Amino acid sequence: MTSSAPAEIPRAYDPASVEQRIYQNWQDAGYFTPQIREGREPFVIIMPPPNVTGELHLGHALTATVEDALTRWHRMLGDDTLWLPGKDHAGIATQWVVERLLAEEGTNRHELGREKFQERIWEWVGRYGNTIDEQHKRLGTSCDWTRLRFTLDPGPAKAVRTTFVNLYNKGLIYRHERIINWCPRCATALSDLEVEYQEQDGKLYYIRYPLADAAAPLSQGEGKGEGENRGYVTVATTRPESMLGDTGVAVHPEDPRYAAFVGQQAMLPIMDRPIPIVGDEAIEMEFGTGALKVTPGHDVTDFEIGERHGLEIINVIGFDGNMTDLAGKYEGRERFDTRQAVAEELDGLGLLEKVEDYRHSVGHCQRCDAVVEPLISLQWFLKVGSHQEPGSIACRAHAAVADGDISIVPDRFSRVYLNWLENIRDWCISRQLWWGHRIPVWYCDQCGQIIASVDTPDACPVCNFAGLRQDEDVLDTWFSSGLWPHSTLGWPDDTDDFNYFYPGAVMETGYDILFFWVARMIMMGIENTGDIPFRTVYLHGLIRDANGDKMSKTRGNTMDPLDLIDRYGTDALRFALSTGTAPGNDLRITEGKLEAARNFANKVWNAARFVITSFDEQSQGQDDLAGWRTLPHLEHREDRWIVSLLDRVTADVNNSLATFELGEAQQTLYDFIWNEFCDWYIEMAKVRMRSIAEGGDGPSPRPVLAHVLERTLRLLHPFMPFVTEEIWQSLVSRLPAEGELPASIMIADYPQADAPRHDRQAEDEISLVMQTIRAVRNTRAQLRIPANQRLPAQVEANGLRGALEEEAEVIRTLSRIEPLSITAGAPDAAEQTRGVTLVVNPLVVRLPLEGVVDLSAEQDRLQEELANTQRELERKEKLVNNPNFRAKARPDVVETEEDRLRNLQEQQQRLGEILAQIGG
RNA sequence: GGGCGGUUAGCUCAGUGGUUAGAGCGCCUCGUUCACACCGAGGAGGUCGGAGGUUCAAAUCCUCCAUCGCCCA
Repeated sequence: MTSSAPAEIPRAYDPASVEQRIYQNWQDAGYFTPQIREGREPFVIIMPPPNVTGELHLGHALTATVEDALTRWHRMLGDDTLWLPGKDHAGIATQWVVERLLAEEGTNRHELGREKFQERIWEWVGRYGNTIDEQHKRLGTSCDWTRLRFTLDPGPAKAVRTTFVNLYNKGLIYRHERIINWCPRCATALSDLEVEYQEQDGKLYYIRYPLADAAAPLSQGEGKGEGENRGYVTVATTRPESMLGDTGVAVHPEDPRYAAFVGQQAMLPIMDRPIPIVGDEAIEMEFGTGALKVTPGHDVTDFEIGERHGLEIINVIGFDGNMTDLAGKYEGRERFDTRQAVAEELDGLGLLEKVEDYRHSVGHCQRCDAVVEPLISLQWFLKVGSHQEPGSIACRAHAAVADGDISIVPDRFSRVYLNWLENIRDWCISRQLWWGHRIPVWYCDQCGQIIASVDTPDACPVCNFAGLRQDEDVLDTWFSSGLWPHSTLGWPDDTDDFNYFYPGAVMETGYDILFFWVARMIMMGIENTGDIPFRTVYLHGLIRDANGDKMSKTRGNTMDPLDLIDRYGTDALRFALSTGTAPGNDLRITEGKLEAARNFANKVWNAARFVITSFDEQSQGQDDLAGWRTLPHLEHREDRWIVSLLDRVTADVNNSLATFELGEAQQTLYDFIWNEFCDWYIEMAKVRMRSIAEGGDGPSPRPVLAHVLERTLRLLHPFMPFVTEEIWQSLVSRLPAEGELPASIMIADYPQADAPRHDRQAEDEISLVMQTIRAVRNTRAQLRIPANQRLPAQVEANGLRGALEEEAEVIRTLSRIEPLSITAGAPDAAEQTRGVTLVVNPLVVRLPLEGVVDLSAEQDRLQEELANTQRELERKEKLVNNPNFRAKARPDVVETEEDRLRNLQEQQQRLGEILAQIGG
């Protein structure tokens, strides 16, 4: 034995000392870049592009973990595998970052001007924009950095312009004045999706609007019954300030309280403007007073009511969130400030009937959390049509999932997706920002021509005027993101990448952007290419903290993935993020999970340390490791057993991966490595190697140790890339060359159990050996027999004598039995030792513990065991003897149950006999 | 209001009709003999939210109810 060998391999796995070196090697070797081999089906994942301003968070880490595992698996399967990374310009978010910097400098973008401002952002992106790529690399991401894309690159930019112009020419993109969601702080329009509704405490104000022709004082109206003309109508609103822009009052046409009012005019207080009272079926009679003030300029529902009744639109709130000149004396005042002031004025006029506390839903800007203001504005829209309108964008996107061309994992999100498309409205695509894809539309101020063009036009094609003015707005960031699966591959150009890699295989992302992004990619992909952008959508859940709360910077409960990598290692972080979770389910990340994952990496490390060290100790027998790669002579029962399990695990892991059950695949590997390979096979192998070293014969377990470890490392590699590569390199360098080995585990074949070496007999026999050892250990622990005290034992083999004798050394060593005598059947009563009798059917183990355990206690224990067996036996008999069961259950199930029944019957009989003997 | 999901051991969660429902963490007992204390051995702990139903067989499928959460309006 050499004492230096273990010292060469550290006692504990140290991720920091291997990860960056290994990643660099992979990258230098070009393993991340796929071949293009025509005629094959490549495996393609386009990475969801993180924001260029972003810092890596755990959501990115989860995305990268899942995508890298799938990518590495397919690469090892031999597919041409492309995982394409990218970054998103993130319009509002990025503009904000730089605007904050400008604010610190005491200036703003308007002082700088559009061009200078854009220069500043590009400068920022140049300096910090690569941060997240470098952070991604620490996760071990095997994406093809040579194909890294940015949404503002010339390629994707051309795709955006081409798409816009095509849709414009088809009449599907149009410009229209309409009520949209406006963020006063970001000073831009938002799409419906970018508004988040939050429950908030507010007030419900009841305001009296006098009737225009009711000259009588208001007080006369009081006390009169319902349905009578009281001289005024009371409306309820959460936003009194908007009343300045009211142009009508609406009631339900069948509301008896207001039947007489319809057609009359109310006099709008403060503004002293007569407004009509209209009947509209959209009014809820039960809400408030049943009368609704209508402000078509500042409320979506009111806008629609206004359209139906031809009501005037008056904008009293401006784009800056302050009141406009149409708000009379409130011009220039801030909107919430005005709310208070208007309420007070109305109260002073005796028109504020009452104010109630009221909890309601208020729209906020997803980006900056400001209260969104619905405003009339001239914006660009994409007409997506209805899902029932053949050929429309919505219809084709709907059909792609409804017809199964695209499948969503987990499946329940298919319905969510379809439901969204069934209620979709036109998409507001223009944003009043300076950072992004500027709308490729030019206006000729000379002849009024509007030109949509991919290439920037020099002059008006109609009047040749050279001073064309480009539209000021940029496109919603999600517009360019929607093109991502094809724009990154070169579309609209006819490129090799596009021809080979489109459509992609999997789109993997969080379910929170199913509508924002996934749905849009499907819509735009089909529209532009005529083909779906990917075949499978895999949606992962959201990461939450230990308390189940969503992580956010404002909450202060975020965890920095880089810090976690420093503390636990990349493999542990990846394992913790993706084990024990099901697709689409949220997961809580805790220090405990990270520790468990780190411990597992260390367990693998130490198992390998044992295996590798055992090679070095072996000097006799040159060919001791021969055949490790294929194990042509699998003889020993323990070898047949572990290889049988290995092949089951191999099949299970591949099956789990094929159905995107990554968590299950990892759990399977974890259990096999820890509970079978380490706890049992390695311990058995130690016994055998010691025996061989002492001159015993029998096949060496070393080739099997090498074989199982090497295959297991490959199985585990997609999930824990670093520790597996580090061990694998060390392992194969010490193994005799057999066949061709690749230079890295990441380009090795993924193990397949094509001709599984299942060995039912070996599994059953080893299982009995293990049960026997456990039973003895259990007894020893309960009777507090010191670990170093050997215990003699008799075992009745009952038909398994050969197997038992071959496993005797293992049983002796692992259960600390000495001596162990094996008999074919039950010894004569006189020779039976008195003490504890363990039935491990068909084996019976007798431990001579007379004096340690008293006879009556042992009798009680056996009686209880017999009772348990009988209960179970009865249940099983009922099942097996049920004619319906025999007729309807699958034959293999019937057979299994019959086996179990026979086993229980035998066990019952044995227990009965033993009790009869010791009971007298 | 519509839809979706969760409810399984003390905690966090797996569980794809078929043995007496599993894991990690935690807990209790014992152990540092040469892979690993980031460890080993043993143990305790669950009428699978409730009630019906389908089935030879239900944590698993169906219906209703309770409760928590998410999405949409």
